[in-house]
Amino acid sequence: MSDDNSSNSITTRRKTGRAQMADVARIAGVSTSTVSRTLSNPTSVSKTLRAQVDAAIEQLGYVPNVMAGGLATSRTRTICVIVPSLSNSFFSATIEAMAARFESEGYQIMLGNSDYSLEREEAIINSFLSWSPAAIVLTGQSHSRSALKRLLGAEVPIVEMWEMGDNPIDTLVGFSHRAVGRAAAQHLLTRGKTKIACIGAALDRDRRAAQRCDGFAEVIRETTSRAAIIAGPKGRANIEQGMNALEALIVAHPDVDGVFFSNDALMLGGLFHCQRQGIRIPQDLALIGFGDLDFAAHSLPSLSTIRPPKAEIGAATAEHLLRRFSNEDVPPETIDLGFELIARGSS
Amino acid sequence: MSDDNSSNSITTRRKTGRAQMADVARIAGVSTSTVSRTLSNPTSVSKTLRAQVDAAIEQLGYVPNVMAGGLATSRTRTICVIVPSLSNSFFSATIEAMAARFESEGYQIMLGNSDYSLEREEAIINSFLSWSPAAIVLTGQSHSRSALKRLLGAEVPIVEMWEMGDNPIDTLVGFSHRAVGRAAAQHLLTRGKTKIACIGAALDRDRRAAQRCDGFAEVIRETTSRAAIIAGPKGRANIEQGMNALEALIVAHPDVDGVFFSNDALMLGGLFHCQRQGIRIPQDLALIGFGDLDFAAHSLPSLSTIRPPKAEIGAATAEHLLRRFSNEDVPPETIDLGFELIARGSS
DNA sequence: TCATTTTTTGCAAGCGCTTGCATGCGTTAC
DNA sequence: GTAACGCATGCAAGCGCTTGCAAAAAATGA
Repeated sequence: MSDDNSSNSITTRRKTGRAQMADVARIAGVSTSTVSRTLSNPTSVSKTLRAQVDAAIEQLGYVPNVMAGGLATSRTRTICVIVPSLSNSFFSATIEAMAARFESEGYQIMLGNSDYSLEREEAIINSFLSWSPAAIVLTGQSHSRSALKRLLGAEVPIVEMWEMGDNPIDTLVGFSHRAVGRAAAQHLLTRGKTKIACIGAALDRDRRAAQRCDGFAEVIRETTSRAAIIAGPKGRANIEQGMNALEALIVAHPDVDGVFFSNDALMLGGLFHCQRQGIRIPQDLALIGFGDLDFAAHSLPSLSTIRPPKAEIGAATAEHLLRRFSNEDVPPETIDLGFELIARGSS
Repeated sequence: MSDDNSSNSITTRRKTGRAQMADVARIAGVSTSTVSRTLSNPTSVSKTLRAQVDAAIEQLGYVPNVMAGGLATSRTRTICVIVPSLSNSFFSATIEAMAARFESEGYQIMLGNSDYSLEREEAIINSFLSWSPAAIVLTGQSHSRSALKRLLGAEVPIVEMWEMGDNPIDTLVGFSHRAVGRAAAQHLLTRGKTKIACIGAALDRDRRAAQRCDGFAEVIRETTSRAAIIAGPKGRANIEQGMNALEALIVAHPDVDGVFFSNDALMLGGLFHCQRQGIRIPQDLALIGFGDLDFAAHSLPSLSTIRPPKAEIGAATAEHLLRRFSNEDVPPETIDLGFELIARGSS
């Protein structure tokens, strides 16, 4: 009855009360290596033993200790994701889609919030690396020098998402924000609007919003050979900013007849401002935004916007990484998911 | 020159290219135990050595391997958080506040998304436990039987947030949704509205929304001794649902003169419906919601609502846990953060 | 000055898994 | 019948850190 299985006796160091692999092994009457193999590569174990092991696992409610496994293999089923903001529904939709796909495959998401700062991003990357993640997912293509160095040194798949530019670190999943801005400008021009402007927010911090405004300005330059009117208030892209920015814009340029907002929240602020001032949409002023947030389809008038592939980015990222995990020689990819201009009542 | 320090020679098992504690120790001319102590409890190491160690760490850019540390101690600086939805801005605000506080103290957040399902929650809890988290943060007070058992078995601080009821597992941070519903009903009554109704969504899945509606119904019962009109469409609490639900409500009860929406998004849908139908707010119909989402303050008319302590919940949770981590005998707490009724133009 | 107490430090044994290598056994080929 | 080969299994050596214990060093007291 008494065996000398030390892992079974109470030692001072034994910390977790949970069942461990050795317990499973004992009950199944096999060695821990067999249990380990049953878990990681079932076909390498004979049917008989596999059944015994599965039964023992079931009986004990055994859950492997991630730390021990991670230490032994230097890799875990953790995906580290860094976004610039969580309260921005763009990224939460992406994360939600990504998490849904990953969780069903047994991967966990570890989340970091860079708050639109490259230094914060670097710090987060550093601490993430010590988790031996299966992959690292970043938002955007700009990173600090030393973050880049660390990233390149770590032999981990890396996905940059929500952008579409040159020289990705590894894999890139997103769309061109410049093209979004161009499309918005062209749309307003097609609608016969000629004095059009662009309103963005925090353009110094939100590189992608800035790219959208750049694209917009490009078209203006090409078609009118004049500089575009770009308003870029400092604060966050929210409704209040949109109201104030539009008000200021109209004061400065009373003849403006079309506005591209770099974000739907700003546009909603613009809509509220127009409602208050009795500005008719789209006759007096056409509006188009970016994001296709929930309200855009239902407001009065409904709001034209450009829909980014929020969830699709998450899904494609997960899909790519899963393929990569299961097959060594999947190469890095650059996936342009495009966007969709949705013309509605406001333009 | 040649030493037999095996951790320095290339072994077949050596997996990570990163500097490890032994490297730091060698450069600082101390043992790994000293390095470990400098990291976890600096005052227990003499000033001289501490300086040497710090210099070596700096020089190598050493970042400890979380797996190894976690395996040795059975605890990590990971906070596992489970929310029912990420795209719901309530929870993202909470998480953002929590993450901000935790990250500055070197804790990471691991995120799970239960999608309002107790089974999903249970599965996530199971896999989280194998990470030896420093704490587990759950949304709400209802959990599956076996999840509860696991939770109680794990000797880990647990916070349930966003609710305020009896028998918390450990610590509870939130507010009473029933009281929210009561406040909303009373507010509408005070405004002279007598035929008031409540619109919620997915009440079968979203227990907290159901509690708000219950509170509302309670007041109706107490004051009119009639049953309350509660509309509870199946789908998610979004704008479209709000539009449709209000439309249906008015068809069924043409004399309704006040509505409490269990969520501001629903209310915005209601507002859009009224705008389309020319229903005057608040004269014909008073509106009040829950959430104080961004648009409520700025729409036309501005929307009355009840502001939940979104960010405060995250901050208080982090604060409580940090106190607990640094001091063994901090007892579980029940923190009621209350809410604020914000009367605006719509009521 | 020497004995005693109090700090600092290092040694080495884990933490719970994975995996290269060796072993044992059933097959197939000769 | 024996040799050669596969395949399934077990053994045991790590993975990189923490920490109890003991030794060494420093501080204190007599």
